[in-house]
Amino acid sequence: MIDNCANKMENEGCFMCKERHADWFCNLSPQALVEFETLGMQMTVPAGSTLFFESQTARSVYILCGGHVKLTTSSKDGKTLLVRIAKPGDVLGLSAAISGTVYEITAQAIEPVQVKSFQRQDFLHFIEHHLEGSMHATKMINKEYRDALGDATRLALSMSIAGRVARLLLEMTSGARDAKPRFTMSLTHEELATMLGTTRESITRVLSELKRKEIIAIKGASLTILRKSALELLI
Amino acid sequence: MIDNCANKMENEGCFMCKERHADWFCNLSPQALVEFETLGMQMTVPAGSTLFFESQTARSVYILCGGHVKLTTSSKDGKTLLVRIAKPGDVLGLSAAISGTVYEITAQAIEPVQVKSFQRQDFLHFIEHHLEGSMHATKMINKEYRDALGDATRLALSMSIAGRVARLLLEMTSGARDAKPRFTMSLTHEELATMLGTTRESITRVLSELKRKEIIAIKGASLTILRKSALELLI
DNA sequence: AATCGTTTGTGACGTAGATCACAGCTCTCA
DNA sequence: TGAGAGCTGTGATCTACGTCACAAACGATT
Repeated sequence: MIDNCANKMENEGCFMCKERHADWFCNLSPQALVEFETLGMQMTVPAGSTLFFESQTARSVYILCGGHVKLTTSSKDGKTLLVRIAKPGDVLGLSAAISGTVYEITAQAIEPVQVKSFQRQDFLHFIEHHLEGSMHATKMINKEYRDALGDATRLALSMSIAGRVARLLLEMTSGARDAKPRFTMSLTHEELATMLGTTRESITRVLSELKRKEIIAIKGASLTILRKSALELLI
Repeated sequence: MIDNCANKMENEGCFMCKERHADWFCNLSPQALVEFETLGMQMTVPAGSTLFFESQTARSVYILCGGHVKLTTSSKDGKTLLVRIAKPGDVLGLSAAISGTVYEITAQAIEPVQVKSFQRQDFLHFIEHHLEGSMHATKMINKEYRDALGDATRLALSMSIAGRVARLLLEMTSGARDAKPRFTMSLTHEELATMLGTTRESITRVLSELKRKEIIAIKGASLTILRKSALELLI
């Protein structure tokens, strides 16, 4: 699944990490952080690799340090829905670890990503013995819950296919402070379609329309957002 | 909002509660339960009352002891979505209490309900000082997250209007072990429509269809589910 | 009982998006 | 360099629902 576990990153760990900010595990108190750091294993995962699959028994928890990971879930009839695109700082697999059951989602790297991985037991042991860590965990799950609820609301109540595409494009570039953010779209229309709960043809039509209106530009795999505000209006 | 806070129930509290089962706060260890019990105030809320509104600052946490409460959330354009129907044993307002922000949903009694209400501070103080309570809280939020995610998946990927109605009817009667559960439907088609993110006419048509197929029977406000399995197939 | 407001039932029609079908592209690989 | 295999683009239906419009049923009030 992860075919280069041995490929440890040569970075300096949480203390030197540029992505650190409040609410992240990587921003615990210094002494807790030292302990926490030793529990996890820093690694790089190539694009396309799956960190874990839905309905698989949860063995690990991951903290995403760099890159984007797509989180999807499936309905009984096999259709797939994009839950969200995880960004650096997100914790993956936390819910499954806490409930002690199976992963509720599938996490797949859409580009080379850096993660810090923890054995489920180590992770739980840590949060159970650090009030600090425990509160972090609770709050993170709480945040995931709120996000999921918000997504559900938008999806169920209004969001057109164009809106879903717009949301995805904005999520892919969130963090970028560019006026006209650009990124490499490494997914086919087919993949986008299953991620957004629609069909390949609809994706093609929406993207064509966005190009026609000069809201986005596509050259090969490179996609540029020309008018972010127009995308936001579609959500 | 709650217009009879003074109306304390004359029940015997958690120790005598028939609804107690694993995973509920009301099933803590005896000594923790004694302390917990004194923090909360048992009360009865009439049908139609709102326990709390979306985007209101969270002041209280409620444990639902009896009756059903509808949990809804709204999109920016004002449309309302049914999140779920809370059942006895559910904790309401926990997420908002933990995040220390606003309620993410609106909780309205759809029949007279019994709740145990806690000041947010008391509740948080309790869970922060009882590992037992803390783990309960974390797991309950986790469960809410998983439920929300499951709902979102079904809503976004497949669920037809008939499916949403079926889900609602099954939720209204969950807990009942009757072969043909019956309950009082106190909501108009109009209300059902906004709750399910659809229109009044569609609700009318779906219910007519279900009656025609003898999956449900309606006499006045009394609704009987004749073939539960047929409803489950629609989801 | 007569009246009015609310709720429910139903037809006619419009629209977004799924489905089907097929044609032009772009890669890869021999 | 040519042949597949998978992508992308686009038209032609089909369908579930939303929207509009109006009639019938029900419940409260006088």
